[in-house]
Amino acid sequence: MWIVKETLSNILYNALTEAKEKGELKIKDEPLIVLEIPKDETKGDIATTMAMAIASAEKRNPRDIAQIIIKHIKDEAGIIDKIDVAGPGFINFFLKDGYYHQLLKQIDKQGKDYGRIDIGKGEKVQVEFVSANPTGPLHVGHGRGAAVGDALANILKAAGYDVVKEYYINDAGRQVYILGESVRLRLDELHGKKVDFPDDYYKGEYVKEIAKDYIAKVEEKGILLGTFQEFACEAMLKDIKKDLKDFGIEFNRWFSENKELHDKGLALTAIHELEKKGFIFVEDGAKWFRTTQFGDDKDRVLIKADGQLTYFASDVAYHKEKAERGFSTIINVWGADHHGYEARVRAALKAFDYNDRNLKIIFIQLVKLLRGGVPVPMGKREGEFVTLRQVMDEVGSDAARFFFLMRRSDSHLDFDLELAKKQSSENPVYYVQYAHARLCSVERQAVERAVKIPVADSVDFGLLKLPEERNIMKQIALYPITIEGAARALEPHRITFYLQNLAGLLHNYYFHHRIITDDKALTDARLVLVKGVRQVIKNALDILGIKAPEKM
RNA sequence: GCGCCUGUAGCUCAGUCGGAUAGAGCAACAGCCUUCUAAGCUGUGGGCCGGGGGUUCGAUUCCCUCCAGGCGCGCCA
Repeated sequence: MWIVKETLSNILYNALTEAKEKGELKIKDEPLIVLEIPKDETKGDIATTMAMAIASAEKRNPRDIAQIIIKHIKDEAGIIDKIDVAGPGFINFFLKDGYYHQLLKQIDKQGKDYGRIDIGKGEKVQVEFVSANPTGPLHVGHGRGAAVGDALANILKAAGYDVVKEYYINDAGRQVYILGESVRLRLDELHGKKVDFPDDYYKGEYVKEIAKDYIAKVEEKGILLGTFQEFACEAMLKDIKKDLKDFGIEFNRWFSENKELHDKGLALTAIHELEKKGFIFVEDGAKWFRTTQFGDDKDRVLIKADGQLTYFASDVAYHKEKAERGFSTIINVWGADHHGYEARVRAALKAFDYNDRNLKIIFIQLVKLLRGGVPVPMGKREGEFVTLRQVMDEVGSDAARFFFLMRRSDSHLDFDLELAKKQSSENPVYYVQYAHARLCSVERQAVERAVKIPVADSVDFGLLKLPEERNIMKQIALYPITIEGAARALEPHRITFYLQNLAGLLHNYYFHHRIITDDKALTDARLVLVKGVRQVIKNALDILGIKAPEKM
């Protein structure tokens, strides 16, 4: 379908040009040739609204324009079976079965590369996600951000972009200082001292664990280490890295605020540059960045009256640094509670003369955990967050990732732990994985019965006459277009929806028709068809970071 | 008060750059295993797309306004 889309675009473009040359159409603007897949299959395989789009400029009936365009269509590739004009002026194309047969051969040949497209043309893109402060374990919200960011990066890779996955480590500033102090106090406690533990310090159990670890490593083994802060921060980061690794996520780069910004003085450099550009003023002893000049609703402090840099100062420097690395697009995956931050970061990019349209920010809405329909209490009281680790341990990382990707990012997510564990069609993860396992089972069965898995070139696909078979072929033809849409819109959830549809078609087909039959030629054709389905499910699950089991 | 997000079937949500009769899953009800995995399949009912205006051939989609919910508005990070 991807190929059809490109071919048809050209065909339509040529038809339009010819109509214009012959004076049958007058418009000057090049209209966008929009192709869509009709929901109703009786309306063809693919359709365009272009006749309606140009009708008003042309001041003519869209249906007449459609007729003119059709008249000039030359189907040199021989993929079109029939063309209709319908409704207010849709041009509907019915494709030849041969097109789908070609497609099956193509999938068989491309294997894991089927679905890779090249809209990215190798452009460099950075996806920065999770970036949780190393002051506590990752919680469920971070998990959603991790699943979305990782899937997004994988989608962009499949779409032909050169992608860097990056984690920004907030290892400077007051938060990590407090973490270090919290560990120090717990350590004193372990040594039997009475301590007064402040309310705004980190109270979680993990702080005590780090303190115990400190005793084991530093006091008992005499390993030399830096400050409590460094020790605690490193310990925390180690846990975070382990959590993410077990969640199936590998970053290309861990960007340390301390080492890569402050040690190099980049925050101050950035501020000096802004100063030179005249965007800085001093008030009440603090240095301010006039972000209102770039659309923010308040000016922001970069250096406090006490001489400390603000968090924002680091972020200005970080985004400047990102921009200088030459990415065509910078994607930040943030929790929705950070949306107030967007304007000032954009202001920073604009102040450094970078086009802030190259910055995309994906906001991740809250996750509401349920257990059998009943909300799991997630009080904001310290230490009571449900961690990503707990969820992974309970439902597994496959189910967790799938659930995190089932909704649009900016939509609240209800995550039912009981549902995620259920082994039935109610649970979409199992539904999709089961489709894959089932097909693997069919292939095993074929081998057992000494039916060789055929080579696509030697198969008569004309035998696939069932409407279910055609629907399945259409759906797998749609896969690259789904990748394209998800990449353009930065919406990974489209892949999960796609998978559920495809799995549905497959289960239905499987239930009603036998794949291995007494008819050798038919069996061959069907085996190649379902092998294609299996491949597409596998490819799509790979992108989402979810396993495609061969047995369940 | 200002800003951002959300509002679609009983519930949870999709809905492609503005297109054709608004979809899916769950729940409810009624059915299907002598067969390659029943972790599956089939059927039925269910809608003021939050309300009201506007833009046009056409609006769930774009604009304005109102209502409801969530979040954000520090010399915090």
